Amino acid sequence: MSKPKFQNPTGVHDILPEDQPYYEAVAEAAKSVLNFYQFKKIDTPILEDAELFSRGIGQLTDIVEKEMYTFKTKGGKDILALRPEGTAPIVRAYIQHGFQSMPQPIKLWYFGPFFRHERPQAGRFRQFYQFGAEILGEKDALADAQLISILYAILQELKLGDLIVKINSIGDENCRPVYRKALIKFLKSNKKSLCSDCQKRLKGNPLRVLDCKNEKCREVLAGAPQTIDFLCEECHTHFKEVLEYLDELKIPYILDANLVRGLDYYTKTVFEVESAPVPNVEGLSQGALSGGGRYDNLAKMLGGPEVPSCGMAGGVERIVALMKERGYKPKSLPKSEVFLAQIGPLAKKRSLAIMEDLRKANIKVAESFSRDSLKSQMGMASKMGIESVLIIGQKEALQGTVMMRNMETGKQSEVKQEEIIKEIKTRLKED
RNA sequence: GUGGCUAUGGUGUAAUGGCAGCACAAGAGCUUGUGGAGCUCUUUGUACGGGUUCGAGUCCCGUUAGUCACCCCA
Repeated sequence: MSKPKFQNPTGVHDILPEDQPYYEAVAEAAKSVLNFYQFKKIDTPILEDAELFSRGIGQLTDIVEKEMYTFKTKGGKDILALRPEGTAPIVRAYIQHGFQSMPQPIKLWYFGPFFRHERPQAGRFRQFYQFGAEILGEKDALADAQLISILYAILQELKLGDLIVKINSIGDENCRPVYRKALIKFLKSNKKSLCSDCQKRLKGNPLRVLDCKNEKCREVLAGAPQTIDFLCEECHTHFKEVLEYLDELKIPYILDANLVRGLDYYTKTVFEVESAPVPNVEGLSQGALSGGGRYDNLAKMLGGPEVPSCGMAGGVERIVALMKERGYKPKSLPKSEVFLAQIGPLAKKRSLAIMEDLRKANIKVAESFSRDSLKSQMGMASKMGIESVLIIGQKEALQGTVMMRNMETGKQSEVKQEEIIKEIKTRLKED
């Protein structure tokens, strides 16, 4: 294959026609569930001030430090970024448009592309789609549980069972520092047993040591202090309530003391949903399908009022991959009911008008006007599996009629043009 | 950012260092107004750039892309 001059840059991909039905199914499932729960859709721009993310997600996180696409605008004054996630822009919009003076909470959802400059691999792309939902201005634990329940419902709409909800609480600005200290102390005393990566993490982001996959580290971590033992009164109660709601909703979850998330703005509840490994099926280990948590301080960090909130986001590519793995059958395009074939210049002209009449009558028509030979048009009709073919040639065009052929029986009859629609409708009913 | 594996028509695949084949798909035709089968013909290829060699799809180096793992994350 001689290399085409242009191809897509690393890590970004075309969503080809054959994959569209999967993406549409995800978007549709998200939309229907979220609409039911009174979430309003919002689209924020793909470009934002880069500082929005460095303030929100955290200057020292990998997302901001290494993975964010940033650039200077032509004027050179602004530094913009391709959005790496959806929450900070929504909080920005909340503050900017004065949503705090509307009845709280504000429930919003989105679906769109996000960008992170990473090395691509299974379920990981530089441009990827996420859907997400945010409940802003609600501190009650019900909101946390409801988001998990909604996420669960969306995934079930997509026939994705066998899901694991992992949940943890990482505390707030009162109790997290205490825990952090205890963890650092513990890790330092076990420093020699940790892998080299973790020794580095110990300095920059000690919480991240918790989800290291290295076996040695895991052994050490078995004895590590756990966030939930350090929660202050308020966080403890909140977490307990979230779990009680989940019990009530009958959503299976596992407490994962090692679950910490990579974004600095999280407080209290954090969760992830991943697919349970199915026996006898080689599944892709592509990480969490979806994640989320509470971010009570984000609005303030962005210079706004205090807006206790929580949110979740789902990775569409990962969900689509799982749907395919589990054999989900997306809806295909509705099949055309009739095929319109034409022969000769006069009929060709007439056929466009007939198409339009059929469209107005809500009859699905297929055609292959670019082919002039009746033979190849019939071939197309046959390949498409369409039972009724309308044939219009010179003779029919002059007479104002159309030949109607049943592809199964081979019977055909002439119908007057003004009666086509009526005739088609009665024939379709017979089937 | 680090490491492993891979790269042959549109797709899927062959070719001990010696003529790049096959299948499917696509297009044209086999009574110039009638499809599904069959037949005939046609189009399309060694990712890119170097090197070794009489000779490279095949061996070596680089690049690019894909893929997987690490890191991190959806």
